[in-house]
Amino acid sequence: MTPLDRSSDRAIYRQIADDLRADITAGVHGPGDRLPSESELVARYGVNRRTVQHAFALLIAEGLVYSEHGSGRFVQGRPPVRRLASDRFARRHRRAGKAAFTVEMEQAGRAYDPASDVEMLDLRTGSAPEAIAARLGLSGADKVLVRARRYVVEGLPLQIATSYVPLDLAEGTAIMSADTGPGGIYARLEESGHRLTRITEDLAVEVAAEPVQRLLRLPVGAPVIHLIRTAFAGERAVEVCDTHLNATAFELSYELPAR
Amino acid sequence: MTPLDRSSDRAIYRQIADDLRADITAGVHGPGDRLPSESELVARYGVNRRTVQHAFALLIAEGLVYSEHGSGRFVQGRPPVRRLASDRFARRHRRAGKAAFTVEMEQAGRAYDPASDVEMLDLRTGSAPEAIAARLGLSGADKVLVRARRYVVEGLPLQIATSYVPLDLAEGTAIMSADTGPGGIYARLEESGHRLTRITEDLAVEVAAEPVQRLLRLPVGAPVIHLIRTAFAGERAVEVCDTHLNATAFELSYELPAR
DNA sequence: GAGTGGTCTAGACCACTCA
DNA sequence: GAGTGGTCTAGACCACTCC
Repeated sequence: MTPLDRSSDRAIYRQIADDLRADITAGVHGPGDRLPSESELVARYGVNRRTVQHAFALLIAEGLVYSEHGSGRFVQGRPPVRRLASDRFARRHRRAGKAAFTVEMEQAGRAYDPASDVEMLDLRTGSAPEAIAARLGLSGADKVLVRARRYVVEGLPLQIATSYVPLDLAEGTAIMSADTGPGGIYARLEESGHRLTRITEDLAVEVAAEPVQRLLRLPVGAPVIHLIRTAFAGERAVEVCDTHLNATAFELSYELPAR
Repeated sequence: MTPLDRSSDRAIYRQIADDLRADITAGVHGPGDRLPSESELVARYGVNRRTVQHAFALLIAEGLVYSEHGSGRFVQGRPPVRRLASDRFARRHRRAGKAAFTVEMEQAGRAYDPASDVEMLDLRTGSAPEAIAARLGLSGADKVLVRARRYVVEGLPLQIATSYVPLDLAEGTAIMSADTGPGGIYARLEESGHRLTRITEDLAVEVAAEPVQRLLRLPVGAPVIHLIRTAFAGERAVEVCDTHLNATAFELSYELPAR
């Protein structure tokens, strides 16, 4: 512990935050460890409780600490990184009966079972939001199948994914069912003769807003990756998937043309 | 304005934040607008000043508001989105004498001049950090050229990019100079016979830490995109670029193989 | 029940901005 | 100099957790 410098330009609460941050990054307090309580720090530094709270507020905003009412404050461990590789939509995976996310989790050595770890949030026919309809080359009035799911891996909600499939492509296939079968939506589309030729992903980082923040169990201000994937069969967009990912839980890899 | 519900489970400061947030999203207060002062809100809601501050702290953490000491609190306008397209490293751009970032900014219609908007932060020969050296297939002892630059577009710092080039590839070329010439590093590498075959990008989202937070002029807790690009000529990695982007200022597009 | 964090009030002094 | 936000203290009541 560094003694406070009351004559410093740096605010007391920042000095306390600096002290705690240093201890965290130095490993004095590891991920999941309980940090000193407010009253302990009040005694240690000889400051008001609100000043200690202010220091913690800073560390929480930085994503280093989280708070549990009645229990204490703890070092935020980064969720283990899930790598999304650029070949995750390779046909061989679909042929092997595996959906892209399943492939990723297996490669990462995660305990993941699509049957129990994917919750259906919404499954209906309806219209698509304008931005999605535009990507599908549809008007807002055209009907699509809407499938919203939440993926929870090892107790951690990782992503909310909403797929939109033009109704004429989904009807009469397992895409309409809760369980789309081996290889997922893309496998079913290819079985129906819509061979995928191209997949694009547009991604942006946002600060989580309700209800995504709640569904991913994120703290206020936490970033999410908003990823919109469009799958093409020839010139036709056959599916759009609108996904929100727990940003700090993923690493994404892509390959770019150099030619 | 919604009157406060003192008997509600929802904290007073949250109710005030909800009220302000609703006004912001409804456009009552547009980007850059000054929000009501603390004393005004104290009078309006009949609460303590600290409670108003608590409400603002929430909106600031959410990235909706920023504060200027002595002046007021203002609606945070999202920086205009810069789209990074998947073909930005196409050879035709280099042939046309344009670096990838230049291409992007032109396509976005931004006023951007590489001669004045790129600041050199570091230019030296030395060793690369371990993670970078590994990507280059080098040992930590091997010498590389290090080029760190900050890109400021229309007054907004957008990215900090540090390139690492094995010294044997950089020596004797303009890559060693502050100005790498038309088409940038990649154009010079190709002129030396190192025809680029493949470019990979690995990206992760992080909460900005010093000094990146300062260099990008970001508020506490703001997300950055940490992007590591590796350029290959045949099997050899000829450059690694380690970049931090202002996360909310960019939208990235990629194309994925479906086959 | 003891300890923890969550919220709210009252009041104070300060630093900064803008006219 | 008036108004703004930044910081700090003192004290209070409450809700939650864990034993």
